[in-house]
Amino acid sequence: MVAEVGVGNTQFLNERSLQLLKTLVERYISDGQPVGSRALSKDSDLKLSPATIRNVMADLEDLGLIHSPHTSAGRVPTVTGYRLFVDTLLTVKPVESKDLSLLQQRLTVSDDSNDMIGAASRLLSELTQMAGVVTLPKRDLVCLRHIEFLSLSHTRVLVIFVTNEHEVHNKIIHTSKVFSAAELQQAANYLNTIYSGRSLDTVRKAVLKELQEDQERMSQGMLDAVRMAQLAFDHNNEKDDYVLTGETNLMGFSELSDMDRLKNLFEAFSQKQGVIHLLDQCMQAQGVQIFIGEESGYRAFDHCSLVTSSYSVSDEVVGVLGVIGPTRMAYEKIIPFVDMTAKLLGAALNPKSKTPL
Amino acid sequence: MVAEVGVGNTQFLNERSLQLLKTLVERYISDGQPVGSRALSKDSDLKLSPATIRNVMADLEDLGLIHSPHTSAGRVPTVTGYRLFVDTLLTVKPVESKDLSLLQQRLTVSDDSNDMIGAASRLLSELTQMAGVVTLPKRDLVCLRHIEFLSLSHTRVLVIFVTNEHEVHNKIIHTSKVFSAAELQQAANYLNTIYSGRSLDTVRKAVLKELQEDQERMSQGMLDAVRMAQLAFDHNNEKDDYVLTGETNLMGFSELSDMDRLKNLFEAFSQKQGVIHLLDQCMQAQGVQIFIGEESGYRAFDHCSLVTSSYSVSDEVVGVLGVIGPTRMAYEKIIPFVDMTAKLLGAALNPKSKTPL
DNA sequence: ATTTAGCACTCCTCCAAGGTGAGTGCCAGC
DNA sequence: GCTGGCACTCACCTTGGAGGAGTGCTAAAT
Repeated sequence: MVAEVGVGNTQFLNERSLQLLKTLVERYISDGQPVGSRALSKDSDLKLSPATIRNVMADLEDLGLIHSPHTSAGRVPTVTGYRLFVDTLLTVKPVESKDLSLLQQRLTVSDDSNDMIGAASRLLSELTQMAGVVTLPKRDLVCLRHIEFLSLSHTRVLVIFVTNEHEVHNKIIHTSKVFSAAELQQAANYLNTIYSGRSLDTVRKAVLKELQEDQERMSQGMLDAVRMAQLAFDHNNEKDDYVLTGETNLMGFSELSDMDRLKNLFEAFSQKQGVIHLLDQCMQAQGVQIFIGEESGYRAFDHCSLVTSSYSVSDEVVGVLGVIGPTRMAYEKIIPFVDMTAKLLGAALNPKSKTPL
Repeated sequence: MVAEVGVGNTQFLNERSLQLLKTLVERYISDGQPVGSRALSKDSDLKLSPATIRNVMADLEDLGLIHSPHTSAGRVPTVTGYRLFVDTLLTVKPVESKDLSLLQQRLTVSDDSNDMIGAASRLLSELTQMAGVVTLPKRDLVCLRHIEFLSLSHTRVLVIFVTNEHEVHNKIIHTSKVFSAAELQQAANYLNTIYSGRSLDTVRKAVLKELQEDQERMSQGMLDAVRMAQLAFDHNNEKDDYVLTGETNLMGFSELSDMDRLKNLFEAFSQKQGVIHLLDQCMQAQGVQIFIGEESGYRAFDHCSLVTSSYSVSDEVVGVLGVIGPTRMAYEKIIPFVDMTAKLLGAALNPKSKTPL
């Protein structure tokens, strides 16, 4: 008997029903208890008796927006109900000024990008009392500043490269022949001259192309350099990662007090790939993205919501940050807060604000 | 009425009582249920009636070795009981051959020390079904192989140094004046010549001494080099860290099913300093070290036991690894397993088995 | 046609009572 | 010093009823 209802179905509902749904969701978010007709009648500005409210609630239940845990409990929003609320009913509250100043302050204490990522994650979790997550900037989209080779032992070579002014990466590669320090230096010089300032993705593609096409016209030194670059920027080198903090905050929420659920969730956190995939999806969409409960498609997140925003450096989206908490969260504050954090992190990471290399 | 009892009090107990304590602890570890006199009478080889056993149990309880949760439950070992069991009654079982081969195999798949540390932690948690922890090798005790400087922007200089053949560290320092690439190269050469092969601790001390005493006889270049070395090896640079895996395994144990306890424990894990301090203590003692329940002194670990062993590279203790689980764990298997893992990790990390730089 | 009051009903939650069983402590006899 | 017997304790489970919140339905009021 429950009608299947998409999200854009406000036309089926009159102003009053929507108003009541809004009040119900707000009330449930603040109390955590199923909301009954009597309570809703008092809470809403509409002067309606509980009986009338009950009729409306029955309609909302038929549409699959709310649901009652058992006969004599009040109503609780469903995922669809939350979705409608978040998409069309929500009145966002501006970020509190004390939060804002904390963000600005603590995102600018270090000039190391890893420190900034960590700080952002901690800010997200501390100020929301939920879990905060920030992906490391995507290497693909980031610019190569400088590359250097260091011989470790015969064919083992340490590659160091700096991207975007702040980030330092290193990797050990195994070369096919033994190189002298001078040869390595020469290779690095060559690569720096032609690839510096270009995105890693571009570099990777260019390297592939050179190896396929232009081998004849290249000197042995250039060829060696390009081969080493290929090893250094090898795709599977790139293990996406994120910084998650405040997971323990999630243990306080009653909706996650079930040990099995909690275990699944924490396992998902430590396995990472699922979460990474989810966050990658959020990177596509500019701005704030929200997954409520099962919407994420990952069973471990069934009772959680995820509010994310992508962050950009030099107008290029490079990563995602967000907050993980129970579906019952204060969206009206969390959404602008996540949005703001993303903007400020992007600004803090922006190399343009620093002197160039 | 409970006598205060230290650990070396086996003289107060006859052979039979000890035998019964041993059987009781073993039984409790395998079942998780308080052990009654009837069960113990059947389990032990001694042909004694439950009534006799009850008398002995009363003695053991007076000595504070066992305790009954309530009048009509069986007995459960106390921390002191476990301690006596572990110290003098335990018959360790050799590491299972399938575990051994897994250890050997998976500790040698990579030559990157971070990979090895990670692998060790995962092995510890997977094969024990508890949480595994491995500290990163102490930098102090590790040998400097190679140092390199790279200019980032005016006074920001990237320091890269390789220790122990495998580990690569990097840090950004701010110098007091602007250096050219050639000057940096020269400084690196100088430092490599005099400090390569010496432990970071020695280097740090030598640097301090030079700056205090020998400034006159040094050239400007040497002085610059030493000053940069001081910044690079600055003590607070060194944040001890560990790799913890399989925390979620702990969520399965009934003794940790209390949400508050679990939250405290996980918070201790993410705050790290407490755990680091505890692990540091274990580094003093050569070989396997065990903390049972409250013995650790950290409230978060009250219902856990920690079995650790230090691991060494070139006969020098550089780190600690271990397993965290409920006090009720299979010590007879865990202890030799942790011991073995430490030995194999040390062997895998040993630079002597590889070609020198 | 919509809103409201009234009423019977459902079902969760809390509490107390009583039965069951595991295990104990103690005592008397071997 | 060991053992069997016995009364006792206490956690655990089930049952059953009281209380309360909230519902759905119906009929009357607006």
